[in-house]
Amino acid sequence: MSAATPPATTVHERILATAFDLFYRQGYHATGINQIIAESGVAKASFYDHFPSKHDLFHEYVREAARRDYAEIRTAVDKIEDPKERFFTPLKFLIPWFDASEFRGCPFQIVVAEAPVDDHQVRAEARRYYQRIRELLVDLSAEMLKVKRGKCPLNAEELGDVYLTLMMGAIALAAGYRQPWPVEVAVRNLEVLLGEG
Amino acid sequence: MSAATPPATTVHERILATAFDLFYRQGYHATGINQIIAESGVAKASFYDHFPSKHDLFHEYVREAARRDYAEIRTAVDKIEDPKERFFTPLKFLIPWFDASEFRGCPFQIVVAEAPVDDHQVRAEARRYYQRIRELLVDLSAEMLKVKRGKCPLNAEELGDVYLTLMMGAIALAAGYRQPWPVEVAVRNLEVLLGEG
DNA sequence: GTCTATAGGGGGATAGAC
DNA sequence: GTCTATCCCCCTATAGAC
Repeated sequence: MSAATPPATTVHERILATAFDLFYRQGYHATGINQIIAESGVAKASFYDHFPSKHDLFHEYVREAARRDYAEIRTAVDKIEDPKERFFTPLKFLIPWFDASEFRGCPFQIVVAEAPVDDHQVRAEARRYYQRIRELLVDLSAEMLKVKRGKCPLNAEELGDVYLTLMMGAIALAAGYRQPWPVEVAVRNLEVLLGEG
Repeated sequence: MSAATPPATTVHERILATAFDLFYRQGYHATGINQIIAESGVAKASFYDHFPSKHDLFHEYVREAARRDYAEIRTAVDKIEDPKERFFTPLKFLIPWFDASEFRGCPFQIVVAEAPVDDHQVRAEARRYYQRIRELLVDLSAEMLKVKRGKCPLNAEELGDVYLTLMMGAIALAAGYRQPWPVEVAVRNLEVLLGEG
């Protein structure tokens, strides 16, 4: 009977959801464990029952952020069929995201900026994150190059790398300027590379 | 006589130099005022004699970082005469910088990542920083387009914007991967845009 | 599971003696 | 200018009562 009426969200999930929001918006150091506890509506003892320390929660946040971010982009791409539209979806995706997050920027740029140099676990997770995005962009590039073959001097890997670099630059600049125009710059660059200039 | 033998560095300068190093390497929150005081070799009272608060010191760091960073790139560019070499100097400049800083990344990406959303002063300084770099890159782009006129579908402003986006993306990725290859990706992209692909 | 209390440490900042 | 002592607050984390 103990699990007869499971709550909509478990304690673990509620804490993680709150941490997800606060760590992203305020950063690791500026977010206290007390705030997480208060906003997730759990007791302090319950928190330490589920997470050995703040740092462990942070690592779980990092993994969750990587998973969720990738899934959102992937889902947005999978909804589209036209190769050209698919190709530009990850960049177009950034605009509403900026609006919703007040131009906070890429979670992993923030994590890398805050993480001490010796936190190899977090840095490894950041690399994995970038690597997954890169693979997606390389796949989309391969699709795109099939359609307009011969018109681009780059192969799929090279175009994917360029795409990743432009995308991360656009996010960093948009966060700095609090303006979305760097995304248009990236789009324009890719269009020129694809012979649509 | 009081200024007959001025010390090599004033108290103010020593504090700022230490803060410059620590705020960049460790970030704002992870750097305590006690560490700055200890490493700069001044007394706590002297510190608060020169800076009203940690936050004021941080703002001075931000201004100094913007000034110094720009000056270094500018100096490197001014040493070169050949337009093509000049054009790529800001990117080439990144490689030794990564080696010297253990891939710490762009100071203003770090500042923006850590600054609370309501610190308008810091955000404004970040925008000014990016803007100055952008102007330099637009100038270099104009020079470059004069040399190889007609071969690039972008004008100087557009090429400068692309350059800035690629540069910031390369820095963000290099910091994440702790590898310099994103710089080569940016170089390759620019070469293709300039018709050298 | 909840709540409160508190330990133990570090942070920023101030005051006083020299 | 230096040094040390100290205040006050918030942090992470633990313990105990319910």
